[in-house]
Amino acid sequence: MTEERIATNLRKGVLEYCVLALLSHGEKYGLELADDLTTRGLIASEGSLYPLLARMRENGLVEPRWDASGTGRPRRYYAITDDGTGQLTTFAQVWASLGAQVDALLEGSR
Amino acid sequence: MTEERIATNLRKGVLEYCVLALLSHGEKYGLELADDLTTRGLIASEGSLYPLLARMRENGLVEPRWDASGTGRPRRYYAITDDGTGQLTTFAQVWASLGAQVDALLEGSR
DNA sequence: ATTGCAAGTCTTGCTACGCAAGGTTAGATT
DNA sequence: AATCTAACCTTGCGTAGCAAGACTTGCAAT
Repeated sequence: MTEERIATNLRKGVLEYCVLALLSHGEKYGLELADDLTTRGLIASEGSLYPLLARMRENGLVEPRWDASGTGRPRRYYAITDDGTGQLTTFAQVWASLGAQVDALLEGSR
Repeated sequence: MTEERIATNLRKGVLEYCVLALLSHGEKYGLELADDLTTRGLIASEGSLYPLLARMRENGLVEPRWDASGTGRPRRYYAITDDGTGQLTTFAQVWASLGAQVDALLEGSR
C-alpha cells in the first residue's frame, strides 16, 4: 500500500532514537524491543532492528550484555550509555523543531 | 555537526509532502521552493529538491509549466495535481499517527 | 532418543532518499 | 563582446529500513 511506503520513509532516522527512548527506562533484549516497536508501528520487521542495534553498539550508544540465566535461549540485553542519553536529548530538540515546521505546513494547507 | 546528521535523516520522506503542502497554496517555481524550504530548515541544498521534483513529476503528483513571460531566464512552475492532493491527505494521517508515537516515547523518557 | 517447534539472534541483497559538488542555459548588464 | 547571475539539472555517494531467510538453542511430544 501507499501508506506503508510513506511510513517506511518516515521511520528513517527516527527509529534509532525510539530505541534509545525505550532503553532509557531500563535494559531490554532484541525481540522485546522488536515486539514493542512493531506494536507502535515503528518498524515493519526485525530486519531493521538488528542491523541498527549493531550500529548503535559500534557507536557506543548502547552497551550489550548476554544473559543466559533465564529459561530458553540466551538473550542479549541492551542498556543505554551516557553518550546515548546525550544523543537522545539532542534528537528531542531537532525533532521538536522540524516537527513544528512540518505541522505548520500541513496546518496551512487545509 | 551531529545535529545536521540527525536532521538529514529526519527529512527523508518528509520533504516530498512539504513540497505538496507548499504547492497547495498555488504554483511555485524551483528556486522559490528551494529558498522557502531552506528557510524552514527542510532542505540543506538544491541537490535534494530537483531530483525530488523530477520524481514527483514522473509520479504525476505535480504538473510543471514553463513560463518565459517575465524578466530573466524562464522559470518552471509546478502545480499540485489531484493525485498530489490525495497523497498529501494520506501523508497527514500517517504523520500524525507516527508523530504521536514518537512524542509519546520522548515524553516518557524525561 | 529423535523429531519438531518456537524463541532468539543475525546476514544478505535491495531500493530509495537526501546531499555536496559541480555543470549548463538564458537573459541582463557593462 | 564579455561577464554576471538567476535558474535549471546531473553525478556519485553514504546510509537507512526492509523482506526473506539462515542459524542456534532449549523444550516438548512422541
